[in-house]
Amino acid sequence: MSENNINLPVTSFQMKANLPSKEPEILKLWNEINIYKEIRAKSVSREKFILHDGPPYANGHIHIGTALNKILKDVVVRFNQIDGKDAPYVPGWDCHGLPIEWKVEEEYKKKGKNKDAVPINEFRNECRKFAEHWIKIQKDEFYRLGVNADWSDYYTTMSKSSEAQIVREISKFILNGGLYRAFKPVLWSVIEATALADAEVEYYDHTSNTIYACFLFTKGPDYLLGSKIVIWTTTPWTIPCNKALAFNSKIDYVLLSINGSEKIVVAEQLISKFLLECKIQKFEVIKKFSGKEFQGTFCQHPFKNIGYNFDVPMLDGNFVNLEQGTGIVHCAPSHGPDDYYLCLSNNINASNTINDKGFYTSDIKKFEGIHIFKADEKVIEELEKSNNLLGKGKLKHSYPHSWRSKAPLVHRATPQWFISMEKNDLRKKSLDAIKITHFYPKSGQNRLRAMVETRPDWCISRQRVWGVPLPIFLSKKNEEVLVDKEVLENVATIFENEGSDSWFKKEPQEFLGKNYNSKDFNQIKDIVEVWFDSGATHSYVLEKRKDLLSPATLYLEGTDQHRGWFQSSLLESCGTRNVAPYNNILCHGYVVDGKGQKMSKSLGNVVSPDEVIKIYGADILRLWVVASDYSEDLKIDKSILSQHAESYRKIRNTLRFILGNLNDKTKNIDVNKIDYKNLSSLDQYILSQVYDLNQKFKDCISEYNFHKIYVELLNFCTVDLSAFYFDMKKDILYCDNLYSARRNNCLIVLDILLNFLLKWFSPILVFTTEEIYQLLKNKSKKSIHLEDFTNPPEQWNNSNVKLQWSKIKKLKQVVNAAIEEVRNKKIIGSSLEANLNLHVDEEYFDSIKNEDLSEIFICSLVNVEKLSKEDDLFILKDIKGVGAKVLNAKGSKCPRCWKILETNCARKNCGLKN
RNA sequence: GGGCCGGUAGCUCAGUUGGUUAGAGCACACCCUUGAUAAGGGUGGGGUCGAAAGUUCGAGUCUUUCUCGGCCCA
Repeated sequence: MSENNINLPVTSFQMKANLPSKEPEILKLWNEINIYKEIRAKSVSREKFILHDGPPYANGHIHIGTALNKILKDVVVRFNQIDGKDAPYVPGWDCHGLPIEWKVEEEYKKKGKNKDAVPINEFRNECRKFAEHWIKIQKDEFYRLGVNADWSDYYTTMSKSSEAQIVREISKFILNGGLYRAFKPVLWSVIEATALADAEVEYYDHTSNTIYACFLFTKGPDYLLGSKIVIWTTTPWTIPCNKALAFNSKIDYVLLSINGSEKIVVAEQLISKFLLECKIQKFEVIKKFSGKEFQGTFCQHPFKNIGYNFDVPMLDGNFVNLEQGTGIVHCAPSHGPDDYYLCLSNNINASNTINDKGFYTSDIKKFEGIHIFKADEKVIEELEKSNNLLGKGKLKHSYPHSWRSKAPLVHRATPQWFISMEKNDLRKKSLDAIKITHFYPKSGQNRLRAMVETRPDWCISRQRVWGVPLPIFLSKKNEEVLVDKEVLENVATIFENEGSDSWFKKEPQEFLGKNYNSKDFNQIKDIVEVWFDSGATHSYVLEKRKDLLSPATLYLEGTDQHRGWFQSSLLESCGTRNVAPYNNILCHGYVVDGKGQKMSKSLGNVVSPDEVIKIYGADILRLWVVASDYSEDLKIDKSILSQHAESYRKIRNTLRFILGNLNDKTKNIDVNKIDYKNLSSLDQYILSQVYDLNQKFKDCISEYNFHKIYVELLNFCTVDLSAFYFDMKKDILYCDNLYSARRNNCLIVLDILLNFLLKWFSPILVFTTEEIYQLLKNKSKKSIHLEDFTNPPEQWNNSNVKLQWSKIKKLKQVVNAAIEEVRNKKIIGSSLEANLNLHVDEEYFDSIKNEDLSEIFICSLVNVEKLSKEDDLFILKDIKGVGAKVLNAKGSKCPRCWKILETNCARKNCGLKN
């Protein structure tokens, strides 16, 4: 017998994947057949599954986190699509905002150009071009990941229709009274008279005046009355703007007697430093007490004698620490974010204390018209006069400066536009919406709720140029906002046709129409912050597109979006439509390095998607996504990737074995028409596993648990197929006559397995499954991704074979161990060199009485007896009722099936005649 | 500093309402095979479940504290 006569696997599916070079070819194919449109066309009447794509920011190459997000979205969409839904995927980009503005300005800077000298719409046009440039690049990068989306018809936040709708959404808040104006501190340069963003700040050393100032207790525990609390500050000029004092209830304070009669309060731990700096030698501790005692106390403003005739409350602020000062912080809500938020939550508002050049306004008595940079001395003088100055000095410290003028910055309260959380019950509506939203993982619900419960009103204005203008006109007469539906819609219509550049180009009268005179109004030039843009995508993407619906089935983003898009979308939608724009939220973790540390250039632990694709291919990156528990942070590094690449090879070889035996042909078997009863129990058992997996996967899909699907599939391939089913069936596949019934039955099972495996893997290994599908002869569709899941017949759910084969698996365990023992003594090598005597109890006997035992145990001869005594048998402690004895097979080796027999080989086509 | 989440074998992950000696797969070691062959099979080693204390007859699982890491906020 020559080898030519046995049926070895033949396939054109190569063992080595070569994904980096093969994947682009497959992308070309999908492009040629326009796979996205094909899928849409076949799904018209199906139930919709709407994943709404949160727009990434268009200002650079994608990183591993964006890749994770897009891959996961693609996997979700594909699983739902192949499971019978219509799952469109419309990608989008976030385009407005400071980071782009900043980069364009940096380019100007390099060329020695000044942004302020550039006409505003010219600058905005540069920003638009910048965003377009990166959208194009990111689109290609996402496409390379195998993400199947509507790449030819994506959305952007900067399109005319988006900008128009954003204006309409803001208009709704203007019309329902949800939008109001208030003061809030921002970083400000008084030299340039402009607000600055964090990114525009540079830190240099700066020498500040420092003072220790006193506030007299007016209300509180008896022992404090008459004494003074001491604060320390590096900005004496903010004292006239003082509205409160902050303490920390976790710090201990002391009441001191100094210079004989005076009584003051400072933090216990800071006594010595304070006394030293204020040059106080004589002191006595009268009382020590907890900061909690300050709850409800009030102090007199130190400038009472010059008209500041009011008390300021002491507030518990956890930002107060013992690093410097006295453990008490003076709060000017108009001049510091900490101060602002603490005061805000105690109903103390910021106000217009200084103008844009840095002069005190009329709100600040006795100081009006003085420049803040020259005010320290006057403040110190007044404190001395009122006997409220304990010490003064200088401090050289790191201080924010403007990146352009290099001038020191201050926090200045400026008019901003807010969406109220209370007006129209926005907070309550949002919390109610959170209650009925499903979160994966569940903890997201608590997190979002906690944030919405405590968040301040939403500040949506920015003093910037690259964004959608706030469509607001202020009456010159009374500073009232013009609330007129027609005007607002007119603005939106003009934006729809001409884009929002028109706000800066057209005469205000064109927006106001005939009913108002532009001379009576100031046109606001603020733009809306980008979170409003993206928070409103449901209104101009989900609601406007015919292929989508609102609310979406699912929003899927990283855990940082609880503060971001999950929340801005919720507020925008609840504020305008009373419901959330989503029914489900799936949230994934962050990508960290192999040790769980965040990625950073300085640590050198950054993994880029580009790099992974070049070395392994996108399918491996996709495998990494589903192999990780994405509800938590995902670890990635070289060794983790190479491990997943190993798993991929195992999967690839499992599929390759099937293809080889099928000779790359599928019969597109109708699972309801197979001759089930005539299959071997092993074949039936494998089909029962297919049935079980299919059941499990249905649940996994509805719970977005694709990780579990992957783990089950990998185990199925390695444990149940490669090491079990294939190993046992190789003899039949290779050595049986081509037309033997049992071989044909096995081929039917292999064909079915290929079919199910390709479909199950297709949302994950989008390229590899397509590679296989394309080389199949008799394939029924143009692409694997046009297929749908097959429902296995109920018949396959066969509990008898499951029970039977669970027992046989235990028998195999005993036999394998027994063979291994003999093998280690060098008595046999291959298991076919063994004859097996198996002694089993009734229970096990029933499971194998009708089976071909040499097939199951891959031995030459198997003899079964009922178990009587276990004396010289090999046994495993954990498996009772089974004993085995392995003997060296005697006789000659059949040249075809390699069994060693003393008789003729039972197979007709075998050559062995003893 | 605050809110939320997490730490189970070298790696990726399971671990039901607390209940026998904590499980898979990969990797590793050894052996077999050379008819899935830059493949395949078998066997095996490896874990104070981040640390400590507590509740309990019994804790990976519940409570507290600490520690490390992540996201957000300050």
